[in-house]
Amino acid sequence: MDSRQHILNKSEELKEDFLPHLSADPVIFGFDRNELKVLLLKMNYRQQWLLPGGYVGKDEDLDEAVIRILKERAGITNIYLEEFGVFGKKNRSEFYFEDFDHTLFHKQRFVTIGYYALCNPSRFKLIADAYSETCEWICLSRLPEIELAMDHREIIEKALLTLREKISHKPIGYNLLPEKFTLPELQKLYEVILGKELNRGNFYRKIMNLGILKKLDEQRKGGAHKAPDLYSFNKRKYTKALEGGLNTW
Amino acid sequence: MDSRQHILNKSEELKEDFLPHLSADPVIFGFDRNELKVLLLKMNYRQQWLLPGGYVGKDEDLDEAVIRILKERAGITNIYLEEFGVFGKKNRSEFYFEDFDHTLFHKQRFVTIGYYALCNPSRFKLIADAYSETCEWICLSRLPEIELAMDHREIIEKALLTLREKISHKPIGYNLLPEKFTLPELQKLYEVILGKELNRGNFYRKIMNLGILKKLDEQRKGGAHKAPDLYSFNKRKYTKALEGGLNTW
DNA sequence: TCAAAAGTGTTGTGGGTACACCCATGA
DNA sequence: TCATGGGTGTACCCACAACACTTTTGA
Repeated sequence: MDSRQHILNKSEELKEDFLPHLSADPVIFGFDRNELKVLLLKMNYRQQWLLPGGYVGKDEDLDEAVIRILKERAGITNIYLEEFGVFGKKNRSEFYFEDFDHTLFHKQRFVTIGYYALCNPSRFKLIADAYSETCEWICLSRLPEIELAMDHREIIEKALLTLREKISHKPIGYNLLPEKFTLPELQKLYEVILGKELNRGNFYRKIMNLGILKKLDEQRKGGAHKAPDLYSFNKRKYTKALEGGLNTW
Repeated sequence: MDSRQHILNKSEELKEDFLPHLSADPVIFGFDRNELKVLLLKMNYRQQWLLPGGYVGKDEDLDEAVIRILKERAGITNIYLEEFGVFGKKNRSEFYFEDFDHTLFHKQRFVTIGYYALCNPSRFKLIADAYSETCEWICLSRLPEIELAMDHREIIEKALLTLREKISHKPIGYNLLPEKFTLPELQKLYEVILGKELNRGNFYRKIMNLGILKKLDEQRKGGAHKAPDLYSFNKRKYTKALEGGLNTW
């Protein structure tokens, strides 16, 4: 079955079960090998990249919908999502399905709700859904060369801005890093999100003063040079720090 | 024509022109006589208070819709609105129109987009629409005693939180105060939004250092005691300060 | 003459930045 | 032995909080 036919078949089914005109688009950030990445799908139809978005069930809370969508379209589960913006221009998606007629569910006008989340890519084996040829972590640095559908580039940019705002006021890293990590890794994460370098000594002191790290009795062996110490987050204190203050990095 | 009949008559018309399942609710804050107020309507039907919300036209940007809604329902124009949250629980409005049948437009499930704005109440003569008995500025302090429809209390609370966040990082007052105002008035505004008292001397210095005020060659005559100096905002510098930094009040 | 408004001084604190030094250690 | 990582010291700056004092002036 070709991709066009698959979309057509789905259309009637979607009309049954989902609210018209309303969609949700999750922007999932991952951090791996010192790079910040976004989770994107490549649709069979049109061969463009897009966010793993979807529709809202007629009998489903909006927040539930995003969680379900992410599971169906990418195999990602158990992740904390936060709404960051609404995209409601009347023509934001009008050209995408232009070679279908207007009875197609997908072709309606959609107002979409943007959600963002952070996660550690290695936690998941990505599974693309039937619409998509592939589902991948794309480096932010590669985004400019990629063809993105509709206004999804704009959505990602706004999500990134929100992430920067957030990191300036609350600690980040719990969801983005593996269970055990080194201080240089954590610092790199902050640098990548903020887009600037930080002073090592000051970073060390600040993160230590937050008291959210637990030093482990192990080192990361194998690299050249001295083996760096491994840390993990102290969940309780981390959560407390989230409620509290604002920093300026 | 009674209020019930008016709603029934409107219903078919609404189905023609507006997107189903999607609404917008503006939370408009005003500041007057040292109190922070919210703009609310009292619906004829049910005699409960609610936000001056409305629906999104099939051929209208979401942002345009809120502006139109506010004009139609309260007579408020020329105001800067910002999205602050989405309310999408499946049962958030299910009981409100319970004595109508399910074909009523208003009775569908709605996901609503919250917008907030600041304005100076004296700028407008409020005009309630045909649904509403009255349209008024309600003091925040009076909210607890008032019966609010659906989840509108929750929406207002989230808007207020957003306003507090905002004032902590950017100057506020341009839209909330009259053209000319005194320093004590401005300070009171900050205190009311933040819910705590500020030191006068420090406030004076901080606001002066921001350089966003223009001292006028007049005083506010008439009160008891010394006549306070009048100020107005320096629009250019105010705008610049909005782009820039974060404070902590 | 009193109370509010305006303006200024002072002092301590805490955080952030910048830089510089120490030691440890794996290949 | 050298590059990296871990850890600490210090000096400067700035913003802010707290408090206090002065002067002006309208009713």
